[in-house]
Amino acid sequence: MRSQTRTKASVDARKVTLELVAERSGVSPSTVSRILNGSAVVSDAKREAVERAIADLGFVPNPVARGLAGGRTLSVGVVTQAIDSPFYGIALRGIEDELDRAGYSALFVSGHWNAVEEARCIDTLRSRRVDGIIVLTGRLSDSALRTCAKTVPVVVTGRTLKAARLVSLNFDNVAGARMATEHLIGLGHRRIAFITGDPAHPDAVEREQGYRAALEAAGIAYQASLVVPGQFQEESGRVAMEDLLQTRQRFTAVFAANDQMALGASLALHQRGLRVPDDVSLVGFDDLAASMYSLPPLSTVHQPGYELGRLAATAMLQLLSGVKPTIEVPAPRFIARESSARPRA
Amino acid sequence: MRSQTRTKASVDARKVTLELVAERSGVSPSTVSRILNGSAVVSDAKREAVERAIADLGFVPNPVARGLAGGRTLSVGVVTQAIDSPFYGIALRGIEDELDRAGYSALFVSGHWNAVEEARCIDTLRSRRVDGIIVLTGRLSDSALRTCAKTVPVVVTGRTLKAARLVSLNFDNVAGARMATEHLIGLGHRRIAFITGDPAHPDAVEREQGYRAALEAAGIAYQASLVVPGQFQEESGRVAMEDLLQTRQRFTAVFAANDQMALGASLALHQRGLRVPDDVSLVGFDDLAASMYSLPPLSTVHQPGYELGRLAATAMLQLLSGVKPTIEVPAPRFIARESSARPRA
DNA sequence: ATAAAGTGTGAAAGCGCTTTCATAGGGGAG
DNA sequence: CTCCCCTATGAAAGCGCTTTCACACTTTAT
Repeated sequence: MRSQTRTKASVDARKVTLELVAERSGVSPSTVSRILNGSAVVSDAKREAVERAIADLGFVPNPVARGLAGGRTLSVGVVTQAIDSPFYGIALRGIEDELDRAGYSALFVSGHWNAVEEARCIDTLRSRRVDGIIVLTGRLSDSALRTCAKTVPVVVTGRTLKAARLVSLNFDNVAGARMATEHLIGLGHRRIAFITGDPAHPDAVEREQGYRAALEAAGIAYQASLVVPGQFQEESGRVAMEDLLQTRQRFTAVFAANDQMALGASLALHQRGLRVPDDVSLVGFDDLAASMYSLPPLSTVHQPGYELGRLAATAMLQLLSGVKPTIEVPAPRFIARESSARPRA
Repeated sequence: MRSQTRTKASVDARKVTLELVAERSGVSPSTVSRILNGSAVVSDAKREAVERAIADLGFVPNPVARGLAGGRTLSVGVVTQAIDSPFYGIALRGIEDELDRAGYSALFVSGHWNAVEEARCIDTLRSRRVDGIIVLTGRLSDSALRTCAKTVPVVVTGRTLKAARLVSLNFDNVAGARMATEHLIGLGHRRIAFITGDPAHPDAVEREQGYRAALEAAGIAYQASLVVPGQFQEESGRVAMEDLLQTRQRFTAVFAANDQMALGASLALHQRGLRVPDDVSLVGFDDLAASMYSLPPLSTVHQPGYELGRLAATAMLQLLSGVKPTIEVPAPRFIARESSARPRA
């Protein structure tokens, strides 16, 4: 056993720490730290010397040590629902990009649509001393979120909530769903079925509200039997569609509360030999990347997932730097593609 | 300004640290640490006292401090290519699940198919003192990976590589592609086009090898003009298909090097009024969650993404605990759905 | 019985930073 | 020309844990 594993003490292979930088530039560690953090005025001469030393040595501050000493880890936790969700994925990307530009890292954890798990996620994140937490929708109670915000900045999507050190970004699901429904009505459809999302999910109830609002505005009576439950997954959309078909009701269009269910519904239609949009028009909600490539390309409400992620991250960064967050969520936008058309005469 | 922000010193609101536990149970901090880490034998009496104190106080060790002191952070870094990739997403989920069971956290960072960015990701992860790094494919050179493995355990997918503290998990792309092609040949197709992936990507070249191997075995001459380049994205598949159609060559089936491109190709076919599988059969590779719901449901080679993720995590855990990793990647499996059929007579 | 070899435990020294706290100068006010 | 208040900087005390190192005590060998 030779010294290979214990080079640690050797002078030249010495790890580059802040202390080394201090020595090299003839100042105290405190000063180096101050320069690193811009936490105090330092004379230009020393600043330059230190900066040169940092460059020469290729010094990179150790985030772990910083976290322990200063309490700041330059990391923000992100509670998503499933790391592989097609919708949240793109939002995660927005968060990652934005945080990265500011030198922050993101810690992604999945709550799997379960309040208990989400709470555990938050515990994990806090034990890892993240500087802030972004929660993508989820099932956590508003009050739990408020409590959390008392000790760490929080940004949450999918709800409207006011509190100190807490900002919420809510997309207008009602308006979006209304636009989708109005699009169908505008094409001449009167009997429009609706596949809901999980009723425990605010997005789902809001989208249903939008659907009803549009019907009402057009003077079309709401018909409960045309509304079938789904769970936001493809399979649930397929099943919902089958159930609907089973009832032998007449309808010329279907609005699914998200694209994934629309895709599932589309498969059910296909299996029954029904064609979209010739036999029935279909519209979704979210505008997943894949929806443009579905057959036929799906008409849907565009959700700015990437943008939403970036905005959430921006808001968090503002919270962290003490700036009063001023962010505005883009308005919904309907994208007409080929899955919707006038009903046959 | 009152004491609200400086409660720190107050005795009762005192943070529960290992030291507090030690005091409470009448032992030294060292002993508590030993119990926490199982790093030494401790008398049953003390162990019990300490465990009770931990429970009473609800003590949770601070990972940041542990990281600084011990060098272990109980976290492993994962270099993925895009946090929102439909294929890698499911693998990430597998990693997360498996790591979680062992009390480890995952740190996901995206390399965006760019060696330079990947290298930066690795730097970030190392500066955050992760205990190990999992690299999902990517463009990093083998030697870079080897170097990395000298200082931290590494698990990498998508290549075959031997080194100490480095395990590689490679899925058999050649065999998978061969199966897909043979499926088509078995149905009676002779003129089978192939949409490649990015040639800089090993998966792409291996899949093309499989395609050629199957042709050869069946005595079908390889025809370069039937092979068109793609980039693994939907859009590139659509473009490739259009280009292919443009050439007015005869072919009765298309094999795309991944599902995303197959979906894109499918759209191009649709726009030209060609039907799958009546006019042309289509098969993909990966078996994305969405492929089952495409129209018609896509025949494809199943990649066990979730399983792959779990295996990678398992291997990492074994590496970390000093066990010699013994993992085996499941063999490829072809899933015939409705997008492939016999060619018309 | 005595020396050699274990065992269980505590004291204390870090890990690499941040952040008081204290101290030299430097100016402006009186 | 004192006196007092800033300003730039260093010394040192942690942050919460892990890990030697050393030390009392057993055991076991002789």
